Amino acid sequence: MENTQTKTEPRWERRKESRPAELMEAALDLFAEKGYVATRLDDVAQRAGVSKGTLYLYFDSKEDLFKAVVRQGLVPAIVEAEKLVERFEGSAAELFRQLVMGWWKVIGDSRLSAIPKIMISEARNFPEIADFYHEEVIQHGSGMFVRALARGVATGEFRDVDVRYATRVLSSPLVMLAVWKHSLGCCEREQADPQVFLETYLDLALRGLATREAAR
Amino acid sequence: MENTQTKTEPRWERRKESRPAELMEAALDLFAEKGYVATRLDDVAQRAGVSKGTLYLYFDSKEDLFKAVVRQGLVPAIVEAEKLVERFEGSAAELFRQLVMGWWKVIGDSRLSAIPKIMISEARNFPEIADFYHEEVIQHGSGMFVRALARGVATGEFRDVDVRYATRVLSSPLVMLAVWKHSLGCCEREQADPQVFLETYLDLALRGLATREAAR
Amino acid sequence: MENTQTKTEPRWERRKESRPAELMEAALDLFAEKGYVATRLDDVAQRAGVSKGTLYLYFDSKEDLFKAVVRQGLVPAIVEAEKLVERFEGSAAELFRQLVMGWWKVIGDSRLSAIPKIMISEARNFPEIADFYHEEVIQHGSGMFVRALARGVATGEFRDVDVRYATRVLSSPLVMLAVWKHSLGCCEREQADPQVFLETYLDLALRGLATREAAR
Amino acid sequence: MENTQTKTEPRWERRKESRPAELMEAALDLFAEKGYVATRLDDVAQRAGVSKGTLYLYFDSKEDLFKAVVRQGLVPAIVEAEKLVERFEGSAAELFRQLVMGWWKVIGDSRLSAIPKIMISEARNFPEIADFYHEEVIQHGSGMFVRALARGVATGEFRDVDVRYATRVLSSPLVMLAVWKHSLGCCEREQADPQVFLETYLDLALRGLATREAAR
DNA sequence: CATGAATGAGAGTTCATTCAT
DNA sequence: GATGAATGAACTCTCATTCAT
Repeated sequence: MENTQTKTEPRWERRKESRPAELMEAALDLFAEKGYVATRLDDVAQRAGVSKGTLYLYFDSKEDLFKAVVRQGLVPAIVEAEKLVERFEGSAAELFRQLVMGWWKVIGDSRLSAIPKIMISEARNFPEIADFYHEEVIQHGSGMFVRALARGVATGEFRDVDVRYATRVLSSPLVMLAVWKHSLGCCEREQADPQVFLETYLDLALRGLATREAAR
Repeated sequence: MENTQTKTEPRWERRKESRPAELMEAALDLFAEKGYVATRLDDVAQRAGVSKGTLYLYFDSKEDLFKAVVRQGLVPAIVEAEKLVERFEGSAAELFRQLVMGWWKVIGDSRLSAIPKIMISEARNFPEIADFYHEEVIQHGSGMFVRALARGVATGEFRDVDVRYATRVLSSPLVMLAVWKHSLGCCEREQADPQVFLETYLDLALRGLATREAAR
Repeated sequence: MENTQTKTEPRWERRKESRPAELMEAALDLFAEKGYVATRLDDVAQRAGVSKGTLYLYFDSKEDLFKAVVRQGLVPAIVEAEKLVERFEGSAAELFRQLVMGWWKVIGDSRLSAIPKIMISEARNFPEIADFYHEEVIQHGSGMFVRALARGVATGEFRDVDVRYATRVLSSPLVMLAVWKHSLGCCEREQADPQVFLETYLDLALRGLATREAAR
Repeated sequence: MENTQTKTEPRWERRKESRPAELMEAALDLFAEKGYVATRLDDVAQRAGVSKGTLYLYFDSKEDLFKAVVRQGLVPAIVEAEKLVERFEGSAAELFRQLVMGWWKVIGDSRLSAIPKIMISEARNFPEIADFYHEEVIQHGSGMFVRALARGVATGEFRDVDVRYATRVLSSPLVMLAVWKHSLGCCEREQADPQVFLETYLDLALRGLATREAAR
């Protein structure tokens, strides 16, 4: 009703009518906190400020909602990231650092960080979504990592490691940093400081990767 | 149909001693695969080869079963590990390697590897168990890590890193290796080889930690 | 089968207002007949013409339903009765007779008569409700009896009996008349005529209470 | 095993082997307290000091146990009472008083008082037992009452009341006294004194019955 | 005889989904 | 479009009953 003449507004701006996005946000929070099965659609609807029936106007089923949350959560961020990597001109170490810090800013430090936790918890129950996630998120994400490492190896900055396995190893602390926040991190007395974690990580990773000559 | 002529097919057996362990194993598998809420006690019982009612002879409730699985899963392994660390005499790097490989053999490569995945998925729903897990498993586990790193720093093998944060960073790939196996790892075309993963990890970690002098 | 050509047979109706009362009536009947534990919520729902789930829209649990049935059953009648007693002006014998006959009309002869039977059967299992019933129903009910008798003693119509114990004795036949109807009375060949019972009761009670002078 | 040579012991004396009686006593207590459905055979067996399986050596089913409890509870007492009434020689008032006080001593003041409460609660669920109870207990019991009243009417001690209805009315306080003890009586602050109750009852009943001449 | 581990039907409760309003 | 009352399948948990020991 309101804003009927402003259909030219950018899509990413949340208008009053954009129920789906609000529902997906609510669902993201609850899926992350309780897991898929324990999340009640009643609660999702309530958190989004609508009735349960309304939810079904936008999503066919609970599973459909879940898929939408995962699907639309990280893919845009990944796409953006890939563009940046593509264009980057600088040392491999600098690219690595940028990737890590960019990831933290856009995903790790936002509510999107819940998605990896959700996927890890629910992958076995939703193989189809897991496949999708694997192809659209993990492969693209680790692809960037792989290319960054390969560039370093090519330039002689990094040792000649197996970049696929190095990617698996080196992406783990990042994923864990995000996942932890939404699970066991809650019950820690002294919460870790992400900045210190990331600096420690970069220090260890870059030293671990560096050729002797490259070591400062 | 089969064995119709033999009366040696009792409807059930009396196995008071072994039942709890059998039930806990079945539950461990299912909790890891489906998560706590999506696991049906019917299925746990069936997998253990008993009826649903039998489960309640040994566990008060589903939650009680869950607690037992977590509680009795890793604690014994942790205790053993701490003894070994205590007695170890050798270089910090060697201790580190032993810790990692020992962890892999006893936990990572066994069904116990499911427990970290379960805890990460369910921590928010079971704060009490999360607390227990944090104190009995995580603190002890990272404690060993911390001491191994501190020893290396003290001897000059390792750089003077913040051992607490280094532990967080360096334990992540190990946890991820275990967790991955029970979630998204299932849908990967080419499964990672754990041995290669661990070697890559050790290589990166030890180089990342090493002082310049210690670098070979 | 029937009405196949009319679309006017909705699977359910929307009757938020009247549901609770309908459910409580159904529950009253079944609790009285079978007792609390043996009453299945399926049956309550079916008797009220709704599904089992609907019941939970209005009552939190079986116990909650039970409490509601007892709570809202007699209290309004008691309140009404107390007003009448308050205003009554006439002989004590007449008040007594009015109380008895009023009780019969409003409670004894209606479905509310089931509540005393339910309470007698379930008091031990629901101490909380028993306390409530005792305070809200029994104390008020016997309070009226006590005042009626005390008035008679004061005016010299009745002998100087211990009004508390006389109340216990004299209320028993009334309670039994109600209780009987819902239990053993069902299997009697010749059911007692309540009117004759009540006349006999009033005759015996009033003669038992009367002073010699008051005796006609 | 022990006492094998003393098979001439009177049957009513509880020997170590007389499991059934012990089980029935335990069941009587629990049925009275919780009702039939809420009583678990586990608890009955435990209270009798045997295992659950043992119970099934003596009773075919829960219902069978229930029947046995009711059947063998009051019938012997009734039979005894009828003999006494038969032989009694004295005034009707005195017979009435003896009946009431005898009933109190043998039934009202013993654990047998639980049976009326049980029957009132469960009559509708066990019509067969209710029939039995009606014929064997109620008819015989009220028969004695009727005869006592009729004798008083015949001798002119009592007014010419309808003895059947008078029996219904006058037996109610006695039944209620027993039933109350096992239900709502539990939550009364000031428990009634049975002796005072019975004296009040006898006073009211005998005055209510008395002819003017007979009144002292 | 006695035991108690094992069974499985059945009850209370939850919640994704539907649909009259 | 939006609502929320109503549904019913599915799950946890109980307990009378059975039967190997």
